[in-house]
Amino acid sequence: MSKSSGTTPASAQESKSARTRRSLLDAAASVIQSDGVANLTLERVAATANVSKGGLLYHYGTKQDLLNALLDDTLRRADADLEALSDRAGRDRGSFAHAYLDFVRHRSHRDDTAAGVLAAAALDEGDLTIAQRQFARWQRRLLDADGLGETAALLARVVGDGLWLIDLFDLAPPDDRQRAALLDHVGRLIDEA
Amino acid sequence: MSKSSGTTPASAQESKSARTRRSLLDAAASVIQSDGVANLTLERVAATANVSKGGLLYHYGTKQDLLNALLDDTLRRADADLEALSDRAGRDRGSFAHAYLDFVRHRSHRDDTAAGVLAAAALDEGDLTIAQRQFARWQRRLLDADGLGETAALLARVVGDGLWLIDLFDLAPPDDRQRAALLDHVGRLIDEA
DNA sequence: AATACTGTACCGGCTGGACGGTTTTTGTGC
DNA sequence: GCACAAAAACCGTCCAGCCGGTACAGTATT
Repeated sequence: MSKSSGTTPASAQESKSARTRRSLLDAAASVIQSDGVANLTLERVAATANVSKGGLLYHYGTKQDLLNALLDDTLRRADADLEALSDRAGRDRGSFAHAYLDFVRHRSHRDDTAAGVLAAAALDEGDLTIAQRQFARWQRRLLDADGLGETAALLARVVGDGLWLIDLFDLAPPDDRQRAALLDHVGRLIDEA
Repeated sequence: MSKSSGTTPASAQESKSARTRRSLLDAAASVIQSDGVANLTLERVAATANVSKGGLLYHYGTKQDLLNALLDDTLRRADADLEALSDRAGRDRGSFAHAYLDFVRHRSHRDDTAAGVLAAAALDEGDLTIAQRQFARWQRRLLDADGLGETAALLARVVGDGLWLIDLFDLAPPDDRQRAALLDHVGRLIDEA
């Protein structure tokens, strides 16, 4: 097949281990989305990843380890997305704030793993510190390095997080038109601040 | 003591049952706050309420029943608080929106049960519909009966919910000064809308 | 007499984690 | 190239503990 070109797996920068770990993380995310966090069990994750339970425990010695790794991974991806959006914006002021808003613009509650993971971590006495640090970093970025006033920066953050929460729990989310209008409006407020 | 004036408890509009149920709800909230939702067990709730496990199950036949009741109760209180704040505001426009903002103004993540309950319900496959209906009601109230424009109403909602989320998970919440500045600013935006 | 409990004993299922064994990969000397 | 050992990756099973829920007989309260 296309994989393993010969004797040496060589070229791949991914070790076998890393690949398995990734598939375990993906499996965990998938289980959370389809079955809910309450039904997130090691066996189910292992099965979804086509790995035995023992194999899972080899990589993540405890369920908490798995959760932490998943949370970390999810936040890392979100951060990367934000950076990309920020770069693409190419403004001299408020590019990160706009990225923050754009991040939630086209995001339905359907495709959101971060939320479930966050909740899981919170409930299972998990290390929210991972998430807390990340949000602190974003907050600093908005306040110190985005060229906006304090209040404008906070507004972007709070609106973004608010929509995220609403989507997460499906708490009467505004429809697409309302959402777009709100985000446009907030974007304008930020630019004029 | 001040209670039970004589032979008949009479005057009290609270039956024995109602009092016990309340103490069970309070106990559940207390356990969630002190031990986390993950450690919310029927026995612990019963013990905290000075009730036997059998007694708990007499009132709430299943754990889910207890959770639902707690969520309902918490939302009901929040709604009452909002109404009170709205009445006190005494504006002809946007009094509910201002109430919504004031609700989170002086609220630290410490004294927040609703969040934990919400998370618990979400995780335990619970009926989020209770919460969803309540938020839908608030949203309708803001949009239809508060005399504001659509975007202004949504702004109040999203900012309120956003701060709530941030407090809940302690995700780098803005300090008191920043928070006050943000809420004042949003309040002004709403009035000028 | 009805309601509101207490207390205990128990069950059954689930799950996290341990553990010993097996396969695969990797490193090394020849 | 090859043998071969050691380490890494992984399997499958077993177990102990916990927890929700049942059952029920008895006691207190109203």
